[in-house]
Amino acid sequence: MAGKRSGARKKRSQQAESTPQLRSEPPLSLERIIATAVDLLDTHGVDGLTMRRLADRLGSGVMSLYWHVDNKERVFDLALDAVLAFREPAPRGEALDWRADVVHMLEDWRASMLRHPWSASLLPRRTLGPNILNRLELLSRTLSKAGVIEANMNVAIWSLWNYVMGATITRASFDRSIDDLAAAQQALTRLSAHYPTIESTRLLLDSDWDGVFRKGLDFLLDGLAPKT
Amino acid sequence: MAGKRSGARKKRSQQAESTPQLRSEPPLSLERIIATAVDLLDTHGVDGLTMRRLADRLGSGVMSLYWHVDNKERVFDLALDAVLAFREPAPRGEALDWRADVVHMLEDWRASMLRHPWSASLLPRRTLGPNILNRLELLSRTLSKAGVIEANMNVAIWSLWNYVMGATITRASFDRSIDDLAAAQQALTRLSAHYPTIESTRLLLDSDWDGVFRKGLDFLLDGLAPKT
DNA sequence: ACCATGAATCGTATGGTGTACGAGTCAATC
DNA sequence: GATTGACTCGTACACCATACGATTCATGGT
Repeated sequence: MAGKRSGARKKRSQQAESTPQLRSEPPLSLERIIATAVDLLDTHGVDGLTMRRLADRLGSGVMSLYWHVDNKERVFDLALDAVLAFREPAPRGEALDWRADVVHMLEDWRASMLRHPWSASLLPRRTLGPNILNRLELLSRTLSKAGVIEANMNVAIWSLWNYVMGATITRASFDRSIDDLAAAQQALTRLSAHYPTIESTRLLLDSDWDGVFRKGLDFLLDGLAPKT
Repeated sequence: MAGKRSGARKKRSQQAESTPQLRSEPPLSLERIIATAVDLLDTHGVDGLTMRRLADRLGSGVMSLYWHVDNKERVFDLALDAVLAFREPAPRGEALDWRADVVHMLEDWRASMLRHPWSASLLPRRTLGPNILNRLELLSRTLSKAGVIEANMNVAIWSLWNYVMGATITRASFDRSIDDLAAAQQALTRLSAHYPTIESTRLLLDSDWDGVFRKGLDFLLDGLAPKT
């Protein structure tokens, strides 16, 4: 049963090639490792990423990974940041709607995390990578243009951060276990004597996540930069 | 080196005892297991809770735990809910300030989670225990009294939930790794060319978490139930 | 007195994990 | 041709959750 990883190591062609990236089994590289890690995380979830599986998928030995990467933690950090890249829209001509910019960036942020559900719960406890910092920087600049004074800037940023993270983490985990949710709501129905109110509004079932996110975000923005 | 757990099993006294709870080594019980698990989580963090350590701490064999508990997941669920109990304040005489009630409950919620920093990141991906449901039920009733109509109730609850979770998870994980944070801010200073704005406000360092939480919460409540 | 039952406990074994270590391969350089 | 350094990988170790099969012990029936 022990996987006899066949010694099918491709014999390299005799003549020297000056451009080695066209190999049929491309060599290991940080990029390839991270891309595969993201794939694995998407398909097998956060517990499904193991160094062994990662190496198998790359057609390499387990320890080869450690040449490119310090440890598994680092793989998470890099995969996370890779997934959160944001292409800043070309700065339009004039003083356009700052609010639309903020909403767009944050909704894109949330969408990126929901596309890779493991990322949301990972983000808060990992160090901030360049793509994340980039988003924060952009957010800060936009809010600045919107008239938020410097004394309130950190408060504003963290409030938005908190809101987006809470919404996305909750959505991501409730999404994946919708069966559990239905079971929970069912159990709740049985216990409706104890929890009559949330049972009657069917809190755990028919929530419009996108709508909730958008409305709450609007409330928050109203508070942070009231329309003059 | 293998721990020879001495066979010091106390010989029970000859005459039958009707009240067995006074034994010097109390027998295992769900309560004792969960209480010890919470202790372990507090001191060693979420990765520090292992079934072996738990058993050692309880003076029992590892597999004995599995008599009382299905699996490790269940231990997390129970420890989490145990930590989130809320003693509803005695209903005061009249139509008192609903807003104060909501703020109090949510701040207590946040404080409970911060007292056990592992709980915040755990909560969103575990099934909701009775104590959590109790808080949601209470929140729902209070908002109802505040005039939130039923059509908006789920939106209101989830918005508040999202906000509290995001704030607490972020705070809990940033709190524990304050050294990392300082290092991150330092790295940021080195990269101030790329992130000038968030560098200048020292975003990663001098944030008043409690203040941010309170202010953002006020904004949200304003939006959910505007003062007439 | 005997023993059957079932709750509770525990030792051992299995298969999984991250990663330290040292030995290998190979292209480029002297 | 020898040396170096980037890179790969097999083996080994320590630790993990937990399945399985004893073992202990209080109880109740006969």
